[in-house]
Amino acid sequence: MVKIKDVARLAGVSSATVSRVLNGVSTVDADMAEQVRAAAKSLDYRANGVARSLRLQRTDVWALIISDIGNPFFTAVARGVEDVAQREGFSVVLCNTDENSDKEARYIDVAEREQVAGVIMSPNMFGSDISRLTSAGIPVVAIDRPLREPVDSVLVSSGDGARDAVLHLFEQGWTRPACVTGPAQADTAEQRLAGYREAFARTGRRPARSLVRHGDYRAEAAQSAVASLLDSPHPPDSFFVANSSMALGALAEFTRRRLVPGKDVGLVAFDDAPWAKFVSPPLSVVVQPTYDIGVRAGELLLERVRRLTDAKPRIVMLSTELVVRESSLRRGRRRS
Amino acid sequence: MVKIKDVARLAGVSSATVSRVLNGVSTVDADMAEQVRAAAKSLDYRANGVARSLRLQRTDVWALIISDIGNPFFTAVARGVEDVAQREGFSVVLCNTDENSDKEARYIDVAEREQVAGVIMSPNMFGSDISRLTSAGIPVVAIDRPLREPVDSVLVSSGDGARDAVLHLFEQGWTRPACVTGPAQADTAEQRLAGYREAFARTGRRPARSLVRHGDYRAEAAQSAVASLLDSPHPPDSFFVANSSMALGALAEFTRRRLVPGKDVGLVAFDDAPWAKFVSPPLSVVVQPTYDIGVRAGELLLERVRRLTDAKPRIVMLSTELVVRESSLRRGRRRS
DNA sequence: TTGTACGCGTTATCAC
DNA sequence: GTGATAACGCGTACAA
Repeated sequence: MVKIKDVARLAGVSSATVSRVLNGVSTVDADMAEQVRAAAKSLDYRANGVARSLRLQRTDVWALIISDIGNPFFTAVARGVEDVAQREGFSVVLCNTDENSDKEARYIDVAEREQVAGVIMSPNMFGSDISRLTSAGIPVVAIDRPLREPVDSVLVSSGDGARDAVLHLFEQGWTRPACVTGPAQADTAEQRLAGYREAFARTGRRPARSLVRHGDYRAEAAQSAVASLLDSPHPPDSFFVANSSMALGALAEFTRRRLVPGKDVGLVAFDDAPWAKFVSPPLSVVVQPTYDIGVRAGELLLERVRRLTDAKPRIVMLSTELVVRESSLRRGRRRS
Repeated sequence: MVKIKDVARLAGVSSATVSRVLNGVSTVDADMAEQVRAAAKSLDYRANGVARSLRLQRTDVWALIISDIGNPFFTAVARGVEDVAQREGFSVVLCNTDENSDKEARYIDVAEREQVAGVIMSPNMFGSDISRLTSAGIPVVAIDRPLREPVDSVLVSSGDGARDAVLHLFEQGWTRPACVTGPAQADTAEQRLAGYREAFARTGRRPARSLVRHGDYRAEAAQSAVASLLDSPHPPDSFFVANSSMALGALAEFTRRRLVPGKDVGLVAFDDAPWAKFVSPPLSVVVQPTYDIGVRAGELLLERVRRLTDAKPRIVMLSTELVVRESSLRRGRRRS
């Protein structure tokens, strides 16, 4: 490893001068500066980030702790975060907790020990403990779900999105939409359920409790929920499912029963997915502004990291958009 | 921030003793050790990782640099890597390059500056420059694609997988399978194409050049490739596509033309995906041992990080498995 | 067994 | 404008 002293020796100056030149602080004699740059280049010198962090008591890296790396939602968010971080000279490292509190705790630990400049995280279902971070003075921004402690957050009004989706189902002429949502512990799942109920209220209907199912946000759970709903005495004629994985489960069950979405049954899902517009029929979805969530979270974090503000925790609330494709439509039987 | 000295003062010992107790080295008086642990706990002390790294000249973190975080293949690999890392006391941070050489270079830079213990990476299409890492003595393991420089690698015999998939198409009675593969620069794309050709050779056929298309591994490219193939004078009757995103494009085009996979047209895709078994009909795929790739890569890296071996670069070659679902079958027209 | 003191590589302060 | 030097927090060789 080549150190700053090596560069200094080669350039015939002190290490202090090398540091000044390379960091562009203070004024340095132009010729000398050139010498230093040449020496650094020829030795292929790179400052040791660890030593630098120790001295500066800070880092240029952000940690992005997310609860499910396989979820397209988070990968899109990650791109947004990365773009603002990079633009501002920070690097972001991803940490995947798989919705597991232990893993999450470990990563929070790492973030603290490694003195990251800031953390953006999607809390896990059971409520995350970020006290280590806050007491270490590391700014935190929450996304997707709120944190118990008040911190900057970027949230989505998913209740409204769910409501609009179900209203759309009603407008299409479906009369008994069911709701297949996530675990009762998950804040997002409850919000989407609330939106579903609000659609009933708005249209003067009484939501039947028997039309609601909770699952674990995965395809298999949704499939059996849909099956049980369909087998019930008074089955639904359409479905609102709370995320895209669950939509897959619903689709599978429809296929098994030879039910054609957009004709025999209605379907709207929360969350878009790369495959959603390619399946047959294309899936109607409530899309979240994923990339933008990442950007906004990055911007909030940036202000804290730079100590540009000490305002009390801010909440950015973003809206969803209903994208009607075909699965939610209600058409006469197609001729085959 | 509470430092080791604070703990020492509270416990009434020197900081050296605190360090010894907390790291479990040397022998320390039992009572004293207990004092120290109590003090550390009451102060909620955590060693400063940056200072520790500087002193030790090493870190406990691995960098996993992947070329596309949205690709389920990599997320599964990541889980494998994480599991062995965690078991061995390392943390892994993910870095997403989006197949972009600049981003990749930046992350390699970060990995070097932050002195990560080791790096596992999927090289980008154009050949990655890891010289910074190797010259800094940081072990590197390549996955998915080989690196120019000889390093430990975990690869998949995707040529064989492709060959078997196309042979399966022949066995089903399809006679003119087309190949929609990735960019010519991508090693994996070329291998899969070679496997496709080998299937023709094995069965004594002559592969028609006109049945091959290159794309960028994304759905849209595949869709137009499939369209142009279908519109050609002597169209194919089935398709082998080189990854799961491309399968989506193919599926979309089939739907547009009211072609039913598994009946009117055959389809096999390289790579599994969460949605593959839920679409209609379920997609036949060549699955890669994704999780295992991660585990093996982790194990190779571990040996280097621990300096357990200085053997010359090793290559682990893993096999694919053909999972026949329905899209590749050739059945008589179903009655509707 | 325990404490003192040094060094890891860098940047900032203070003289010059 | 430039150089010597202290300090960041930790682990360990060495002395006691």
